[in-house]
Amino acid sequence: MAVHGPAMTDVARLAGVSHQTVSRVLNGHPNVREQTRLRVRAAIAELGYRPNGAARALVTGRSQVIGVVAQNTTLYGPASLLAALEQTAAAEGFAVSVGSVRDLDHRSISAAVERHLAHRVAGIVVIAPVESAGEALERLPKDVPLVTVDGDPHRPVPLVTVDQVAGARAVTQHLLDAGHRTVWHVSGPSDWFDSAGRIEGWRAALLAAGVEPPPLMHGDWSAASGYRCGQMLARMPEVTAIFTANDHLALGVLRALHEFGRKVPTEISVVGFDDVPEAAYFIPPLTTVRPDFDAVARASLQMLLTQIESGNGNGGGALRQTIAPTLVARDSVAPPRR
Amino acid sequence: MAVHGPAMTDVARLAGVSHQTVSRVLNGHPNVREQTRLRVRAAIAELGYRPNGAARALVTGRSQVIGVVAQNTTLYGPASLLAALEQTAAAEGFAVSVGSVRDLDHRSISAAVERHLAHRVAGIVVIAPVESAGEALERLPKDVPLVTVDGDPHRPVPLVTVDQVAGARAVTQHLLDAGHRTVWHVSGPSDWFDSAGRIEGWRAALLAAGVEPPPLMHGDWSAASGYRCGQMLARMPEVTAIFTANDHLALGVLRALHEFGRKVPTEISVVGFDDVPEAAYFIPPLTTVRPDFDAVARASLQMLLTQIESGNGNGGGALRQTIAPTLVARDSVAPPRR
DNA sequence: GTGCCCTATGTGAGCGCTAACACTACCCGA
DNA sequence: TCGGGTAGTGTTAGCGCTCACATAGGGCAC
Repeated sequence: MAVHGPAMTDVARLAGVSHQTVSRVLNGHPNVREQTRLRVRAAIAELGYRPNGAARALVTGRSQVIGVVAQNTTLYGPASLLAALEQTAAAEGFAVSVGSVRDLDHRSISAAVERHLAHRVAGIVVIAPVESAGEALERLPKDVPLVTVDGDPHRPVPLVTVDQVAGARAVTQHLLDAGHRTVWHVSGPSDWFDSAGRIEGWRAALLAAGVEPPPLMHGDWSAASGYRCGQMLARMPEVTAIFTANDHLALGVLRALHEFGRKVPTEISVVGFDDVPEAAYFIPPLTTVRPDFDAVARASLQMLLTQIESGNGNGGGALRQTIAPTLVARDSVAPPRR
Repeated sequence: MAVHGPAMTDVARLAGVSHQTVSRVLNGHPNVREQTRLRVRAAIAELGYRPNGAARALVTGRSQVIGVVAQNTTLYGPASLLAALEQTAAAEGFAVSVGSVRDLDHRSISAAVERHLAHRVAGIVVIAPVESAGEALERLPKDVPLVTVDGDPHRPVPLVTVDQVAGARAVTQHLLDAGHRTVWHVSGPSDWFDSAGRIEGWRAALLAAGVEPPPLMHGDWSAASGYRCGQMLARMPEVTAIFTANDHLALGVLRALHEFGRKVPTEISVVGFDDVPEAAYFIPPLTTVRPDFDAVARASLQMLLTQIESGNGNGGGALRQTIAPTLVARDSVAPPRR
């Protein structure tokens, strides 16, 4: 790189000190005279010296890189999380290496993790929203700093997760409070924990209100599947409130309802989950639930850094943190018509 | 990592060869007896050995990592590109390290590039859609393998870009072909090349048809800004066709038109750009232009690998590749009412 | 048989850095 | 005066790998 930029010894020579002193300056070691420190800094600036991360990683055994394993970073949720993670990591001086996988089965996950391990990453964040991921994670060496996001709450692996249940319960309750007798739910793929949590919260809110949950409709996060479910719901006159597991499903539902001439929110109320930036511009503006991706990123990274600094790895850890999402009320909810 | 996994010498000892032979097997060097190769492979498997990327990077001067600099990986375009890049790179045995920046001014870009350089990345992809990025890139050392995506066509830096002009021209022509006298345009932020290209294509198509382009409306990619522009356009009876610079702007425009009771497509036709997955479920389904992100990723990576292998860096290069997008016709376009 | 090349393998050095320890002043209290 | 701390700095030894070269054993032409 840069042909072969200056090394620490070059800086040392220019500053008239030993390379070790340069190292000390670079690493903020206390016992360096102020004058020496300045001389070294000047030499660094003059030569345009950049420390060689590879050499450092070699000797310390870990690089200033955090590996992230995710499935589909094109989806809004994972993309936001990844971006937040990257920002947070950068603030701590860490780079982020992405290892996306096509499937979240344990082979793919293991392979991605191994790739990161080969680069001697300092720690790994796995965005592991599905059942099949869990197995791979438990098998991982216990001395690797590891955090899972939106993973299995029942696995003994450090976990940060959005409180899907609370979010779903809140939004369902919001519909009940508006006067609806019951709320229908279009869920995400059944193997995602996000889906499971949202189903659980929805069901809990209904049961708490003494309402038997209506049949569940299964979607796959896409607007297309929301549209298909919406076509069925639109034909059922008794449906007055629909909670979809994400905003894109809601978009599909809205369109189906529109096609069938069912007015939202006067005839039917619809709510989503995620608060994608466009949700405020759906027709009508969508009431939804906003997960705090920054908070998730901060919590994950902090949990990871703790492990890295302690040097204990994930310790089969019981670490767990839950981030509460917030309800964003817009115009897609109204009381049912009498 | 993994406490300190086995090193090459451990493998060598177990296989009864020298570490160098292990290295040869790992790097696919030809002059190794088949039998030896198998023995080494067996030892690698038995020990669960993983080559240490840091050590390799130290001695070769570059790691098997490609650095990507991008601004907002939450937006659909950059996120898709990043994902595609990661997939493509993984297939070539490269990891991808993301360095997102808050602003695309030359300070931020330089800083992000420097961070990547410190890790001795093999090459850098800069998703540099704005004017201010160009300067930083030209100043970069010429021996760093570098590719820019959607950058400045007039800078002497290797570039892969979606053919914004062709896409915009096609979609504008599509509206003219449907019988519209003219086409209004809601653009993206004025400092993005993507915006500039789309404006240019729109204008070119109109001029070719002998039509004086109507005043330009400036948006910022968001549905919110599309909505604001849409509110103005909705009040203008002479408007029958609108081309928005991306699908989210289109969403905002659609909602504004809806609020003003202007029917799409019967009264006004609307087209977007990007083909986000939900575009097919807008009301009505949106006619748009689909850039081929996979093709862009493949082209960029290939261009980068060529530089890496030649060892010549970007050579101030005149390399240039343009990827044609495709028009996706849906229901948001109809002939104007007589 | 001699010389040569070609294949398969080993040896040694060193990439740029940090960790551990060694060393030199110098200041302090006894 | 001397022992013993405590800054501030230098010295040395690798981290795990690849590169360049050295070496050993055939095969083949003459």
